[in-house]
Amino acid sequence: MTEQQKDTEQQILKAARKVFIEKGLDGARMQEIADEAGINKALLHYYFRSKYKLFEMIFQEELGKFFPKMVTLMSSGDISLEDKIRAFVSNYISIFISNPFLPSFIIKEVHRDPDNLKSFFVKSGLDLNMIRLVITNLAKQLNMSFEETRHFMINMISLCIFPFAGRPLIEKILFSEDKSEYNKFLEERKTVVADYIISTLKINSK
Amino acid sequence: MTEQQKDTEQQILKAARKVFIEKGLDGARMQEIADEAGINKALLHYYFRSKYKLFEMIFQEELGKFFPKMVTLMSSGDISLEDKIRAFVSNYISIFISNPFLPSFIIKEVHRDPDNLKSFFVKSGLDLNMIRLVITNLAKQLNMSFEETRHFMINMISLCIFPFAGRPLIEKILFSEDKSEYNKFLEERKTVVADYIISTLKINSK
DNA sequence: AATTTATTTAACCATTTGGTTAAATAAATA
DNA sequence: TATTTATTTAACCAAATGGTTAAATAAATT
Repeated sequence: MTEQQKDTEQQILKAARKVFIEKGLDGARMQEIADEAGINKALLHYYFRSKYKLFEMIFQEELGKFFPKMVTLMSSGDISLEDKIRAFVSNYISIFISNPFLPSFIIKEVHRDPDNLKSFFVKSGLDLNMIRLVITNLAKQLNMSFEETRHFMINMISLCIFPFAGRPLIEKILFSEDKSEYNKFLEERKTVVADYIISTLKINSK
Repeated sequence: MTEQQKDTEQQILKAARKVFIEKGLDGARMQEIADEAGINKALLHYYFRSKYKLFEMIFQEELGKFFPKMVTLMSSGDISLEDKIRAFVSNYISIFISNPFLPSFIIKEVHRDPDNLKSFFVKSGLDLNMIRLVITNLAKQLNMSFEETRHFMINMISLCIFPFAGRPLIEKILFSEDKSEYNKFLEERKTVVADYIISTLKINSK
């Protein structure tokens, strides 16, 4: 594969990423992807045989971003639990600040075809056993049951993700459509959410 | 309008609700709505002129469910703050247990066309000034700034909604696709989330 | 029974869309 | 320079889709 080809391929993937993430599989148009990539439809199909093939690549890629090294983070042993939580929340929110439409995209597509989901897990580097192990270990540290720890993890993730998934609504209702204020708000949440989570732990440990 | 007509109209709306909520505007097919309603496409268009007109009615209706009497609840003065929170969380989660795809539907459509959102607010019974007033009052009770209270409200809402929006993912990863266990989990959250929220308040008030 | 109204049938239309093809052209490589 | 490769052009195709129409039929109303 020549440099040129690599370049074009990357340009197509970049364009596809943008269009798919914004509009989803159903809403995306191959013509729009071609336009965005600065090429024509014929060449687009010359590189990627079908819309769905192209979509699969993007979805897999983005699913990988959605589940970052959180496993690594939450399981590494040499920092305090409090610092782990702060690092996790801050990194996770940072990912979404860089990829603001990632949450709504994943939610959309995961609901569109829930049955086909599992096949994407392995390919996007998701290890189910590892995740369960992390939760089990966390449960020990927190002196909680597995079930309680699961609530805990989902609480943490909810607090990180939802402000991105519901942004258009929240921004209009509670921020008077002020985008820069909303960005500030999202930035604040790196510490607000972490503080919040940690404060509940201190109560429980008493 | 005869009873017959009312009946058919309701049947169409019911079918449209189901299909639109599951597949969104882009993914829904008029033929599928007709089939679901047990009628044909001609009659469907005889009752509702276009796909978008029909969609608008459904979206507006569902947006109304998405913002329930939470304003009423959080502002009524004769119960303690703790009880208000418990009632709000429990009622809010109940709504989503009855309408499991409501969150993903709203998230999907709100991202598809954010600009057109505002025009739906009034029609679906949403009073922006009222909401801001509720937050201001809440802020006084919590002895917090408006900004902190906004975080607080969004935390509460995030914890209620996200487990529905992300269900296909969470269920597969953390619940081994066990639907009934997930339903139990959602039911549990009525108290888990409320406890969680209230526990953070107790710390803050010290 | 006559008439109006609701519903079906089924053909049809225009547009959009994913995808293909073959020839022309530009760019890189041997 | 000759040849291979990447890209464009533009016409084309088949299927899907939203929407229409007109006539037939069934059901309710007068």
